[in-house]
Amino acid sequence: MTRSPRYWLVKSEPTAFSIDDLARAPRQTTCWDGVRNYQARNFLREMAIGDQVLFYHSNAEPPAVVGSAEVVKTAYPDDTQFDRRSHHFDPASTREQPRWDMVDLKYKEKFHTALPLDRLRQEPQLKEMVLLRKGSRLSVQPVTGREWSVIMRLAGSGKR
DNA sequence: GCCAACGTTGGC
DNA sequence: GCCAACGTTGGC
Repeated sequence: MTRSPRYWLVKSEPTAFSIDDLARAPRQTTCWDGVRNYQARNFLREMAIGDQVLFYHSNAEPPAVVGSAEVVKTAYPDDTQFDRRSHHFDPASTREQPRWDMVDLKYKEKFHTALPLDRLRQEPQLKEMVLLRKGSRLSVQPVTGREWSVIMRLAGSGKR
């Protein structure tokens, strides 16, 4: 028995990895590495194959939800934590007891029109969104089914 | 277990 | 570049 998909949002700085990078990646798939926050990691661990993911550009002009992706592999150890040369190296992590996980995400779509933060803030139905909460910095966060539908409608997803 | 100091995130 | 908000570290 498979459960119905859940919804999530991940943040990325487009100068580091953008929605276009994902679209151009081999098999349009990437491992989502580098998450180094426990709450965000725990959400990664909750993800199941088929879950739907909003792709958000942070530190961008403007910051915006720009498209969507899908979970194609559930949590497994993030190998950058073992790599001394990586910015994401964690000396406290061991192969036996890895601290940090990643998932694989596959490109679904780039929105015809990106949805900037200030546009999202105008939607009464989105006012509880984790993304829009004051001081919210979580780079992996849950999205409700209702929030997902509102955003898909605003994005004109599936239409031309 | 408290909390000051420090580091990071990310909008502006 | 600024800085508010938040998370982590480490002395006590």
